[in-house]
Amino acid sequence: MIHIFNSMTREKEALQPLKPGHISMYVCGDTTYDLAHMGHARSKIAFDVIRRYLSFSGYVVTFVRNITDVDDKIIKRAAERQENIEAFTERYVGYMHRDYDALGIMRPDHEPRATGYIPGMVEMTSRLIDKGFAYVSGSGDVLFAVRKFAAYGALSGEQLDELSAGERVAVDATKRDPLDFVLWKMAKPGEPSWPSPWGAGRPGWHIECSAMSESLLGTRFDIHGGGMDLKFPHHENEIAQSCAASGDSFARVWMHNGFLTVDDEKMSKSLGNAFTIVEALKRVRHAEVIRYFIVSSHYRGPVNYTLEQLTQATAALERIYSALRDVGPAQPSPVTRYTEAFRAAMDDDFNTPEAVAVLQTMTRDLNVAKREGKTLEAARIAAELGVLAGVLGVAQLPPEQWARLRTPPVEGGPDRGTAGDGPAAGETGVPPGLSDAAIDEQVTRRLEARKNKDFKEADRIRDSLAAQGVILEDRPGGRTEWRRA
RNA sequence: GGCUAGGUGGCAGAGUGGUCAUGCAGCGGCCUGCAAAGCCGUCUACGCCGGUUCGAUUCCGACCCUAGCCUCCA
Repeated sequence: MIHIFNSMTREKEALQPLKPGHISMYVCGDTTYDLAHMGHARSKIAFDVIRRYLSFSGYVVTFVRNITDVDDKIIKRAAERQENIEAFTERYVGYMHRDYDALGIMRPDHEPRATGYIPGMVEMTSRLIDKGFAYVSGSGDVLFAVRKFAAYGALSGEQLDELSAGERVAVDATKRDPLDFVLWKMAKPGEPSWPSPWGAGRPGWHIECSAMSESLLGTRFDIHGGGMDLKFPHHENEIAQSCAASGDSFARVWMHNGFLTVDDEKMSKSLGNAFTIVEALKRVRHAEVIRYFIVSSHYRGPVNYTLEQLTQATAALERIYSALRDVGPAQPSPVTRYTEAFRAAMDDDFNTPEAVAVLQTMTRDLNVAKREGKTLEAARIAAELGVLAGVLGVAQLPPEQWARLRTPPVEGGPDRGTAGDGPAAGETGVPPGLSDAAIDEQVTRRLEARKNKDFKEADRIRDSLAAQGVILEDRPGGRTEWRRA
């Protein structure tokens, strides 16, 4: 039985699907006006793992993740670039897919774009006006009347009277309550707009998610997820809109991932400490290192992005891959205590750090089995390890391939504030080094020398390779494996 | 100010009312021609102060510190 921490009740609850054997989930996606950064990656990986585990547990999962493709920032950026908005958005959606694909994040079953659901947003806004939850303000915008929705604040624990809105931003005098938020904005000259009963305009951000989720998943579904920062006001507003409009209960469980930080500060564009995924990928030998790093922390806690962390994740993954080498043909892996331990960890609110610990324990047992010559058992553990690691999206490469990958040099700290607004350059900055063939040749030469007991020459070759980042491992039976450091 | 999360050994990071997390790094041993990898062992951890308890890092209360939200944000 899977238990999930529900942000709404602040308790772990047993997952009870609305429809037996099926889980529907909606996760807030990105506004595509810039390259995705590691903070986005953390959230996407967290929910990707949750989705994978639900599938692994036998559920049929319907996974929706939206794209906000109409927004002030998009309009501004496109204008600055003198690029048409559709082309601009298309370009950034492309970068987003490229980066998330690289991280092994599964594509959503539905990836609705806000601009494709405008009629639904207009319709929902009308419904809210009809039911008395929304009004047309003096400025012509349609606003949601927060005070009309009694449960407002339930998710965030905020009290309306304590929110002291307007403290940091000038209050719009046309609002009945400072906290009322916009459902439909009147068009401004030169901005994209759509027709509506209240005149040409565009939807507010919050109504987008409410309309898209209702359209794709209905008025109630199992899980709604997103970053901590979306809890208030975005998710609070979604609840108000959706519940008020439909009279239904909306999302059953609310999940929020913690932040990725840099120097213990939230990574974000406005703080100027954002690292793009593209940059991060250049610092690791494979995207799996980033995934391993992310799943090493619990999804609700904070995770601090440092090179040290990436280095440790690399070493930990290396250990697993190293054990996976030289294992016989895959053996059918019955459900064992390992899978049970893994499930126990994941069933408890997706405790990936504990699940990773199970993987590492399996790695040790695999090494022991190999050492004791129990090849059948070793192959079984390896097969099971591969399956479980797959749920987290790590250790999925052929071990030999992993061994041949190059780790880029990581000197100094990560550069700060370099989240560019364009695509990254194509080069990787990785020095060429020895080719696989050249290494194989040296290894063969060394084996010759060893056979002739010419250890001096053998050691010379090994030292020479080591100086070029290649580590040799002599195996029983006169074989030698190599891997790049 | 209100609200929400945290403070665990050199580093990262789970967890538990009284035996082990796990990985990285260090140290000792085994293995090895020597290494590497691996295995075994080791390294006085639980912010501070009270309380409950036979016993608290784990429960309760106060306090200190950190981060996030209350404006766009994964």
